[in-house]
Amino acid sequence: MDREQALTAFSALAHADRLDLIRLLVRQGPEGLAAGQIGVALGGRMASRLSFHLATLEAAALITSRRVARNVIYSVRTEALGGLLSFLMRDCCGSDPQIMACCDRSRGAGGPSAQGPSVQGPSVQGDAA
Amino acid sequence: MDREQALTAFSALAHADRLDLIRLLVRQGPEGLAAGQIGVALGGRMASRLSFHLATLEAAALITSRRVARNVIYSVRTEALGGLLSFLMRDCCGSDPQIMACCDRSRGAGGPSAQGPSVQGPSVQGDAA
DNA sequence: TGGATAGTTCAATAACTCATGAGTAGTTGA
DNA sequence: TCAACTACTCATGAGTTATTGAACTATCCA
Repeated sequence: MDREQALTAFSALAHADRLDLIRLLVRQGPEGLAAGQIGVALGGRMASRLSFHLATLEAAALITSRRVARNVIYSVRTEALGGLLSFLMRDCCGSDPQIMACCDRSRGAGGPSAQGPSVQGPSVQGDAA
Repeated sequence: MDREQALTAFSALAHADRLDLIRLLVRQGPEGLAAGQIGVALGGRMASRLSFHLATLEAAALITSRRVARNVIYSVRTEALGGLLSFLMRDCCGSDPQIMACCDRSRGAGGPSAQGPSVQGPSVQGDAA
């Protein structure tokens, strides 16, 4: 990940709705979640607004989409998130030992947090799913 | 680091000038660098503009400042950067094994990059430094 | 006290981001 | 083909952020 990509990614993450989207999609894994399901999971935010934020995240290459019948399924691009983390560690923080120590302390301590909107499963509604 | 702080931090990092500032200040370590020196290192960006971006980073708690004689010395807050990294890993990415694997691959591979503006040392000009 | 140096604050303007609601496009089944 | 469903695109307006240059504050030294 280069600087421009990282800037776009940081910009994409700098919004509460989009951060919620990423957290939700990370939990869903590679199966992803349909746009409509995402809307339900995030508490019925207006569809066009959701679409706007999803498009922003996709433009930043943090998520990807595929059409399945009537639904558009969004899923997180793990390599992009990993790339952003490594950019932050290496290019931005210079692998500074103190910074690494700070973030190492949190590795494994807690695991996935249960905050934020929750969704049962990636079951996609619709006729042809 | 909570969600609000992380959002502010992402927002602060989502600008080329500010990313350059962070990278520069990380390299300088705890000694930090005077505002004027930062301006020189970053290629003579207008002082008020630099001051604006430094204030934004300080408001996001990513850097800190102290006055030394005529100079204002800025330095990075390593615990804030570490906290942001761990937020991204744990709260945002849910410590997802795939994402962790992506960023682990880059640990130690390369070390501090030599990109970006370079500065010799943290020597502060002025009379009383 | 006054000049020089270091840096910030302010006002004006430009540029960008976001929320909203209407309209549009793709897919499916009757 | 038509209606229903799912989701996106577009235009608009409000709000926020960034840039610039001038003015201002703080500090130091003669």
